[in-house]
Amino acid sequence: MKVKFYVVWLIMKFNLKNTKEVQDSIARVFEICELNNLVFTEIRQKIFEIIIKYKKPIKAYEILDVFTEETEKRAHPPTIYRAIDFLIENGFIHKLNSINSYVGCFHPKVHKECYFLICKICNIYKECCDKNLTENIFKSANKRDFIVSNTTLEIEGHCNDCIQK
Amino acid sequence: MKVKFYVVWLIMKFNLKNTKEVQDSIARVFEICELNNLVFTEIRQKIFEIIIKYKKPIKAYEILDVFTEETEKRAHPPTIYRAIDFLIENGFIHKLNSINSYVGCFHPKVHKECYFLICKICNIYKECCDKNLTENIFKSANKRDFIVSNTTLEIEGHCNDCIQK
DNA sequence: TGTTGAAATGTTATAACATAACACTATACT
DNA sequence: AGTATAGTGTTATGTTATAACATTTCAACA
Repeated sequence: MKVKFYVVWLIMKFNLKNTKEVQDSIARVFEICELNNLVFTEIRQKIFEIIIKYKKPIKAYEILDVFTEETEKRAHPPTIYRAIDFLIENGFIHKLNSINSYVGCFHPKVHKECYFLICKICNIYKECCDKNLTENIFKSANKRDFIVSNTTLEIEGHCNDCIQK
Repeated sequence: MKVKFYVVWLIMKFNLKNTKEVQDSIARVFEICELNNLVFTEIRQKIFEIIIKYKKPIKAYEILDVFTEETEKRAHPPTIYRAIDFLIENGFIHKLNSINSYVGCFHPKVHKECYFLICKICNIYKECCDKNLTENIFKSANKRDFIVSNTTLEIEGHCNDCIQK
């Protein structure tokens, strides 16, 4: 049962967790795809699951590793990047440009913009919506005669848990 | 005079401009280095100039091309990246993570945080400070028990000039 | 004035991140 | 069944960035 051991190791290594929150997210994505006639293929599901179960921002080649091991198929980068494109396009995941990593979205299609708190110590991130702040950003840009199409707001620092320690 | 022609072509290609604003920026950086005992070597000067004269976000390997041509020395990536590190560390340039490009800072050391408007059509960027907005970001993060160390706010969209057209 | 130590630079190689291009397959719609 | 489209497999390569170690520069000091 070498394979099973390896999968257990991967789950530990990559800290995959199948919480209620995760299950809900997956269910919600299924629904949204249903409603919008989006094809949520096995590959896309698998990759979404890997991203959402991992509690930290995950890198494309880490996804590739997990995917290859868990499905026992040799996957290549384009497979991962194509799925990532699909997931970003439809708002199911986000890319954190400042660290070349991807994170699952816990409220897809609910919000237009969100921002991210990334802890430099534990690497855990938080996805946040602040309507007020979003409005502020838009106003500030509009004041400068600029029409916003999309924004990236990533905040690095230290989370409460890490400060306590 | 093949070399000269090539330099002219590069200047056109890379849209280098030596405006008063640019000269002032360079002078200011000299001053700041003087005051802070920073070694503003020839390489660092040259690379800062290339970035600041270029009116758009410039990529590391574009800097490398210009540098190699203008100085007629074979430069390698680490030369560029080391200078970039120095310049970012001291607030003379910024990196736009969303497009892997670098931009000169027109008011180094004056501000703590700034944000960027990037036009998707003409690629020109604007560096903006909005004290109110910055405070808002800090407040929003603090409300979530998060201590901010640095922020990235990049706004893509369309600038006024491009909308008019 | 020679020594030495730290910072800067040169050079080679390679790591890390991402996409182009083309062949093949599955599906869904006439 | 035919065919068009979206999705996937595969190879190769493009793009962005850094590791590691050798060499040079230059200021501080004995």
